[in-house]
Amino acid sequence: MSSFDESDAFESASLSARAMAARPQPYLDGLNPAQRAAVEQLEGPVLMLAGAGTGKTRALTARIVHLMQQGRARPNEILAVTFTNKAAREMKNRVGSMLGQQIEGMPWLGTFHAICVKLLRRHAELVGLKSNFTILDTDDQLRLLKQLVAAEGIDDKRWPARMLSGIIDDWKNRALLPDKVPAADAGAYNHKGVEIYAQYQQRLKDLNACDFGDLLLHMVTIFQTHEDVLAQYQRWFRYILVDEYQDTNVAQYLWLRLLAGGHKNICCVGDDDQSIYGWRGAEVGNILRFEKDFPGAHVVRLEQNYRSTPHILAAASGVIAGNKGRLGKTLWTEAEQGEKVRLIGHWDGDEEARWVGEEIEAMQRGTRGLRAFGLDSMAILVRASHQMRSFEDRFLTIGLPYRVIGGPRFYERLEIRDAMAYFRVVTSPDDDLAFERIVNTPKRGLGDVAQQKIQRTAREHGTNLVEGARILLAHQGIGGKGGAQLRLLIDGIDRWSRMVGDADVSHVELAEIILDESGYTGHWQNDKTPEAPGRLENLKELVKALEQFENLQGFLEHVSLIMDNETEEGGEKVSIMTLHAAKGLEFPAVFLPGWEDGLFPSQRSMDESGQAGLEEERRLAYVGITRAEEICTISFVANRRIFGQWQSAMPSRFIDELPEDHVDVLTPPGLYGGGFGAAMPTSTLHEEAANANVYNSPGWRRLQARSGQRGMSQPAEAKNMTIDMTASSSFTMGERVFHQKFGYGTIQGIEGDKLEVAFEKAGDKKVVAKFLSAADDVPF
DNA sequence: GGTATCTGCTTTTTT
DNA sequence: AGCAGATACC
Repeated sequence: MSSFDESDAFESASLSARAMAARPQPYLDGLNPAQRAAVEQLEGPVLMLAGAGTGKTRALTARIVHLMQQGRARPNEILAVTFTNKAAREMKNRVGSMLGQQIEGMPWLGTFHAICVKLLRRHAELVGLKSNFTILDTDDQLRLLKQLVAAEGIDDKRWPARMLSGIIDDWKNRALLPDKVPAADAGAYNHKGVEIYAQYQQRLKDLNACDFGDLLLHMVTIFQTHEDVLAQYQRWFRYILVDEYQDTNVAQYLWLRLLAGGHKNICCVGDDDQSIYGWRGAEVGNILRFEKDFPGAHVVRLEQNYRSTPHILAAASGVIAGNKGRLGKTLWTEAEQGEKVRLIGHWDGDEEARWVGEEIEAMQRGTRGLRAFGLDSMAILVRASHQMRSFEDRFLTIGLPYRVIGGPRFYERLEIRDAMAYFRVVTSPDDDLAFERIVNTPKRGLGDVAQQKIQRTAREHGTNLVEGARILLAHQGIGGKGGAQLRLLIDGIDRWSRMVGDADVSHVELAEIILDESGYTGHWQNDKTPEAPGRLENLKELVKALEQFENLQGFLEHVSLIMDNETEEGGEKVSIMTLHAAKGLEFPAVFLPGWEDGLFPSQRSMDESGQAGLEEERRLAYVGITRAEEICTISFVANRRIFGQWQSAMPSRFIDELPEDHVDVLTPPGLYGGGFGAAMPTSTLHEEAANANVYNSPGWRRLQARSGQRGMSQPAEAKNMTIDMTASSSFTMGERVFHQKFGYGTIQGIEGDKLEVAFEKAGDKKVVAKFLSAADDVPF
């Protein structure tokens, strides 16, 4: 067998492993040559450059199976890292089914964070933690920072703790401990950033806790400072696989490089063109630099696409070609040409939503020679979540079933966090943040003053808050109603803590007892607000979820790491999600609305990160288009309301980058023939102005040229209605003006482009200049 | 301690 | 516009 040519392979392999290796290899069947190469090149560094839809998960799982069947490594000697739990789960399942049996466990297949927790629990003492440390969520993290910021006497207004939390996250992503923060960052957070960062790390240690960033950072630190520990794992993990390598940050990169440092058997899979998480610390540079980092690396390109039609691929390739510094891939497919990418412009967001709704219904029935698409096979991918609203509104009114993917998660809800804080207090007494959260929830008459007393006592005695409260009570340091309530709470915590190890009380029962006796359930039962029933429902669900775990601790760990909320229920639905959430997914029909400059590419992204920002947006466009299997429909609008203000919009520059030969321009129903007067009965003056803009934009003119006869030519009337937007702020005091809604009025005051107008019917209003026109210009 | 009002902000999000 | 967080007020 040709794949056995690495000579060292069998020296250490057992007889049984060799027997395994002699078995047939059905998992290799059906792999294309590139995939096969990526699977069979087991030794040394391998970079699998896997374009969208090229079967990388398949190759990755085949590689894992191959490693085992070749006897190169036992399942527990393979380190396979993903970013999300979903990806880890999928890989586990696929390895299992490829193997034709449930593997006796791949304990080291998981997310970076899950694997690091496992490692860190074993070596916690090396970074000053106990192995039962708690993992703080962003909520706790922020509260802790707020305390530190307040203690420094910093004006939280000018320097929000949130900002600092972002800065610290960033440092941690870059694997920078407080003493390693570069001088260039010394000015961060009003020159106090580094100092508070150091305090924060100290507080975490005191609390026997760490945040998400620490999970990786601590392991990197341990590996860097304890050669023996590192060597142990370098030997243990005989092969390393990494998914979505383009999304790794510096800390993750260092972690991998350290672990792979011995044998260099590391296989990284990724696609530089799909790097869309730069804003949270991902370094595309990691994947671009791979061959330098690992000299002699085998680079395998997966370029045969099994997902999309040639037109869709060509459109995606055309757009991404605008980026510089790519590793470069050329996707191809054997699929039929199929439909061109469809492009359509609309008047405004509501109309776009209306059209998409109708189109979805039409496609569901099967239309214009296209096959019928089920709702599950269609998705709307937006740049920003606020775009979802108009679609949801519209779909609700027409009764089109939809599901939003990615919104707020179950475990992030208030009541769930409260309940979990109770569990945490009971299972880890040092978890002060959890105690702070529940001490006065439900209300126990323990306000700021009482809580500060507890804090002070705890600090004086160098202990945790529960203990502090106990001491305070013993010394009658707190009286009245609050004191009595605190007594009850502390007694409760003691009682519940004892039950944790009690074999007669299951952890599910215990959870119910805690929520009941603490008065937390009652608190929501007494609450008359409309959301109270839902919250009680969620609490029930939480308790039910507990059944699947051995104990409370196991559950808490699961929750802190696994924040997903996969509640798939009820029938066929159209999916609505952000482009980011869509990565890794695919749909037969995809709608990509909102392709307007400023929205997509996002203005903020370009302002903050310049060319790099634009390129990341472009990759996002690439990700969006490549989600589509058969039909991809891009749309943009002439007018969009942003932050409550109407703005005229220009078609996205990415539209200009779509290769013409692969694009079909559709005619929006409202714009065909007739004039604006007929088509747009509700149009207002500013909208006409905006419209004139769009019709003069390069994007629109090109559309016009392309669409030929089906024309979206600019109606003659529109030209005459063009209003000079720059001149619109040149109103003068006392001038008579017209506003579509408020009617006629007189200018009373001018502040930049905001004008104060006394309307004859509507009274005094502040209005943005572009909503106004000189009274005698009004064309009606 | 609970509510009512005001202010300011507003991309993307996993673990 | 719509929301969250903070402040003001009862």
